[in-house]
Amino acid sequence: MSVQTKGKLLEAAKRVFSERGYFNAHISHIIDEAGVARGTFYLYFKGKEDIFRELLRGVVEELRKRIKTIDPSHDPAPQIIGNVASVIEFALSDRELATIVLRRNCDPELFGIIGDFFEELIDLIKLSLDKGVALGLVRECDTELLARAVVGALKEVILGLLEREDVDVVSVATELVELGLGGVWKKEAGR
Amino acid sequence: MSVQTKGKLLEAAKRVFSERGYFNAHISHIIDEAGVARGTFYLYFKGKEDIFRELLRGVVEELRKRIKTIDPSHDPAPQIIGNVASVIEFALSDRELATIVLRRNCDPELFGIIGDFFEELIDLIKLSLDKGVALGLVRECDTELLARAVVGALKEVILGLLEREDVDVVSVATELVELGLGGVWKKEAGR
Amino acid sequence: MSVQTKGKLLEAAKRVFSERGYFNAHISHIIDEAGVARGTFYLYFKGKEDIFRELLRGVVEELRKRIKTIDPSHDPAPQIIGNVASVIEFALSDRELATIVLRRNCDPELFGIIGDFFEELIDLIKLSLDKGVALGLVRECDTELLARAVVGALKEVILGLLEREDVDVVSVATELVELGLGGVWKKEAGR
Amino acid sequence: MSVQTKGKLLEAAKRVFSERGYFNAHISHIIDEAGVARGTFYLYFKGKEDIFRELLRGVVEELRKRIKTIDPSHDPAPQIIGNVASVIEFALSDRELATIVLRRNCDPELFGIIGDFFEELIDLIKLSLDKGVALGLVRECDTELLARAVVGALKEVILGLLEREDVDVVSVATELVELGLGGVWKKEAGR
DNA sequence: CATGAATGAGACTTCATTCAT
DNA sequence: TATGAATGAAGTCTCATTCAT
Repeated sequence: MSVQTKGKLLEAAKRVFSERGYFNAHISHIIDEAGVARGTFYLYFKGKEDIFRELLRGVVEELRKRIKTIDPSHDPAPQIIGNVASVIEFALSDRELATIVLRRNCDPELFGIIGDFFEELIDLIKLSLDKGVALGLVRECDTELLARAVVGALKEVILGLLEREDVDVVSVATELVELGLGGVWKKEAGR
Repeated sequence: MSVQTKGKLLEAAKRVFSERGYFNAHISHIIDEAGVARGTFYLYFKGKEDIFRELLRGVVEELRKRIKTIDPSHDPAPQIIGNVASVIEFALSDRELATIVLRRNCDPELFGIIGDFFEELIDLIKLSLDKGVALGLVRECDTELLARAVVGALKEVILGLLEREDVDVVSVATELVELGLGGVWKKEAGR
Repeated sequence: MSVQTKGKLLEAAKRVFSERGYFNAHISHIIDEAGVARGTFYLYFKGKEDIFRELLRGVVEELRKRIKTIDPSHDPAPQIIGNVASVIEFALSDRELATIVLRRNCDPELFGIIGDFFEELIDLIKLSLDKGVALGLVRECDTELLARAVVGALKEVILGLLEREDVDVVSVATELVELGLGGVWKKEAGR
Repeated sequence: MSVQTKGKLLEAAKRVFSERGYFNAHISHIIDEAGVARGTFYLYFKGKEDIFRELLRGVVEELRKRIKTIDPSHDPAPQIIGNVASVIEFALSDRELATIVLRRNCDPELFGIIGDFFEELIDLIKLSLDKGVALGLVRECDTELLARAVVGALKEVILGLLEREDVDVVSVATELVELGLGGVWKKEAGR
């Protein structure tokens, strides 16, 4: 079990999956990219599905690490911005992986790990919103709906950023959070 | 060229694509579902890609119809809510089609028609926001970013709704638009 | 049984077979060319093979008619030239049919009728040569071999002519027969 | 890439093509004959057309090698006989290949390589004849026509030989060349 | 007589996976 | 460990033929 070889395969798979999507990625592409023989692939992975899952697993672990729970005793806005910025930063640090996760051109079942993560994220946001409502900070609303909207917004925005160079992560995060917290209306507009 | 048979095939394809995704959908599934012989399929469509495109084409046409331009001489909020409600309503009226469009488990190239539509939608929203800024209604912001966020939110929310029964379309649309316009902060919170 | 329709189909088939060869000619091509419905074809012919045979049958009949037996009481050379010229003329009068016969891009079995005709022709020529040998006009030789050579020469030459306009049939026939009778050496060369 | 396997496939293809003709030869026949799995075929050839071309390519190469240019400072007759004998010998040494080449039951386009070779051969013969005319050895004649006739005669004769055992190659070649050079008339016949 | 929608056997090709070296 | 030739299941597509109208 050479860790090197396994690493080469994972790197190659990431590149291939991000460029071609799950179904158009073939074992041939991966082994060509990795410069490894056909049989070698099967020494390290049970098949295409297996290596794909392994990639996704890594993403989710990393994402979980990057999301810190909000401390209610301090101003939540900067904390939220921090979380968002951290997630965006991670996506930009490995655009291939991010592409795989956000384009999700694969079997929904395979995507389960990621789908579950997003559901979890939605739940987390919903709970935060509920808490905000309880504290009187957040207006009465369908918190689940809004949580889902927030996650959707984040996904789409990041997907857009993947094609840009020189992204100012913090200002993007700030914009996004301000949208979520305060909307687009001008305050003085008196609404 | 029997319109009936073509219709049976399109219906069947919609069902199959929405359940299995583009790549796991096979011609066999479609013809079995349609109760039609193998050769018959090729009388009406050049192949899997062809029937898929035909499905997408219909969606985009319908969506375009449902989005009305905002009349600035009236209060925009109810107009926006109307648009959003109309889109959601369409998605719920054909959940299989909506699933195909929103899950997008297919070749990005194939998805071009839909991808283009969403980019167009983002542009439309961006322009509306720019106009709002010019009129002093909307605060200074990265309008493209926000437009993208709005579309992402809409997609994710609709995707969530597809699994629910008894959706109150108008109230969902209202919630969403209020999020976009005013954010989640309670007004009196004084921010 | 409309003779017209059958004629249209035969004409169309001739065109199609000559352009595409037997295997690349499809029923669709023939009916399109004939401007007739798919089912109609099967009212007149059992299938592709059937219509092809019917075409070949006609050729052979015509060819047989055009070959007159040599009258030994007169100079044979002009008689042979006459036969050859007549065959060439027929080929040029229906180049499509001639193409089909000479290119023979089809199943050898199907081609039987024509193949048999050529074997017969070889036999006829062999017998004439044998007679010539007996009469002391023709030198001792492997008459079957030469008969075959003569037929081969004729085929190839006609095939070449099919692509030319303004062929002087008689002079071509004369050249060919002179080759067969006297060879290419100059007489005075003393051989 | 096992040379053995590729060889088995080429041998099998030769057998199959010669027996069934190009269009009636199916990949199944070839792989059955070669005793190889379906997928293996595609490891070595892009498809039926590809393996067919490879076969033809070999023939043409060999044929070119076997035809030596005539040295005008020596008696041409034996040289010509030598060339003809060599070509016949090659045909008889691989009757399957010869059958494929001479029956040409295939797409004219595919046959291009061989067709081109024969055209080239016709040209070569024409040029020799032209030279002969210039030297006063050959009578005035339509040299292209005769060249074509000669090639046609050769083809047909070889095709006939393919079904015979115990062919005396040299005497066949001699007969043929004598026909071409001197015709069938008895010299003393005084013509 | 004519039509043309429907059929389905059968050919082609791909690609994940195995296994002897 | 690594290799890569071989496998064959499974999918795509074609086209001669039928049959109800």
